[in-house]
Amino acid sequence: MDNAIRSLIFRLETIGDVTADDRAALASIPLRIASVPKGGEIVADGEMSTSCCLVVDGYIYRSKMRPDGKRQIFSLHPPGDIPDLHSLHLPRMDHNLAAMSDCTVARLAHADVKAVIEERPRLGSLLWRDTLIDAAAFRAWMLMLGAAEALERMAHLFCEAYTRASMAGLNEGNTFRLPLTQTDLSDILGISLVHANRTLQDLRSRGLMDFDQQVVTIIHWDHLRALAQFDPSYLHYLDSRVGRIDPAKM
Amino acid sequence: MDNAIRSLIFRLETIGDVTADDRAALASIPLRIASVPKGGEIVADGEMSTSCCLVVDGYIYRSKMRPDGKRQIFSLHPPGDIPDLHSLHLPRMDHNLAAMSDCTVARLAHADVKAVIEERPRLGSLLWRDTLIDAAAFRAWMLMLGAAEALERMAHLFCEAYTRASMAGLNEGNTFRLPLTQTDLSDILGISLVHANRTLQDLRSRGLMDFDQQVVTIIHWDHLRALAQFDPSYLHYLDSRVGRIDPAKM
DNA sequence: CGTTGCTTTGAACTAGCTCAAGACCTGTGG
DNA sequence: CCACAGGTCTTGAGCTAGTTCAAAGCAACG
Repeated sequence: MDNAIRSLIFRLETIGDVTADDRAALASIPLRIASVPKGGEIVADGEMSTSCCLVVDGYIYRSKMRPDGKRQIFSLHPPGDIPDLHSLHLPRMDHNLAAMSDCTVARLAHADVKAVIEERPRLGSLLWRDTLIDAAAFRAWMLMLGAAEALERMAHLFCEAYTRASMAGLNEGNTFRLPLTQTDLSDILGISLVHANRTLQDLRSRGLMDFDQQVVTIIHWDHLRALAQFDPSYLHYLDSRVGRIDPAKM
Repeated sequence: MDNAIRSLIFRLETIGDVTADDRAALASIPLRIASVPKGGEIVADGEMSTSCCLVVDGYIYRSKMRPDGKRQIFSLHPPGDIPDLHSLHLPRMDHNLAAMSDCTVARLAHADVKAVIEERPRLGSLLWRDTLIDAAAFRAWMLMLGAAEALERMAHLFCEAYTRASMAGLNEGNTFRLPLTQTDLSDILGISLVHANRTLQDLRSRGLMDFDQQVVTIIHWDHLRALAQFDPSYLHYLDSRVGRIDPAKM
């Protein structure tokens, strides 16, 4: 089976049941594989989309630019995610989709995805569920942006990124790659670049984690999680499927 | 036909096609009508939900409380909305649902909704679309919380509230009721109560709008909209269905 | 009329911003 | 093999949007 579909199935299995027939149906969807260089745009704000983008390798992000040049990053997507699954029923994009690192993506035509869903409604429900989890993550971030200060926001971001990387099997123990610059970080957290730099130094000096050369090292998960008040339940994964994503339990 | 279902159908018609059969199917869903007093909790954070809540009269809001007592309000819901439609596929609540004003709500059992969707997949797609629009609104708010200052955020909130009230047919010209205290306002905007008060005075003194006794009056829509950089496209309504929601065009 | 919830005001304080410059690092062309 | 260019990170310093604390005014309601 295709590697691309394998990562999608892996992702879907962390949030719900996928039968052998479901897997076969997913595998039958025609894919158009493409490479996207770091920073490359995949779907632009305002565009009418006719396909969905499955991340196969690298990180994709969603963002919106404001007239004054400020950019807000909404989410980061590791392999297995379909960041614009919503375009299936909301084809006019209200934000941008772009590559955070050099990426491989697979395009699934809306028509093909809809055909599979029509055939297998339970798979449709699972994909629906996936978009709902996406929305739950937005709520978690609204809470951070509206009610937490910079240090906690940053800690929360690394907690989430670590958890999601682990769910996708991309961590190596307490370490994982996160291809962000500090400018990106500041655009996620809604703070200035200078303040992002200082906040990161604060986290480092507290001995909770490190982030260097795009590699995150979790040093003190329990404390980091406590500082962030991180509760992963908004990610709505099935505990039974996700092994031990908490390094404290490793 | 039931008044409750009528407002739901009205809402769905603003975002997609609803056939006569669809209307009949929706009308067949058993309802449990209930009154909820202002401030009353409808579904609590962490609870397992077995039904969805259709707003029939009044305003419902979604929020999350933090351990330190800070509250972030995620969204406001006029009649016709089903704020927790997501609970259909994500039954464990990750936030609270409560009444902003004295309310009438109708409860639709998940099982009944699922049965209708199974019967009429196109209706399922429309409901899916509705949850996607919900997510789009979260993105719009993340953008405000992360990248706009208080004055613009507040202007944006009133622009959105006015647009949504108009979509639901709840405005009277440039005026509509919005049952919020300034404390609520501050919890939506992620600013302090004191600052919310001063920001509101700023908007008033600029002659853009007024908000008094829970009644919003739009005085200068074009300027308000420009200040907020408000672009309603994230609400994803069908222009053909929503008459003239822009008072400048009335 | 007294309590209760909401709004308004003043004033001191601070988290985070902007501006500006220097350090560092990596790839490229001479 | 060096030099330089462009992107990234770090630091200092002054500034401001927004916070907190505290108190007073106001309106509705029993």
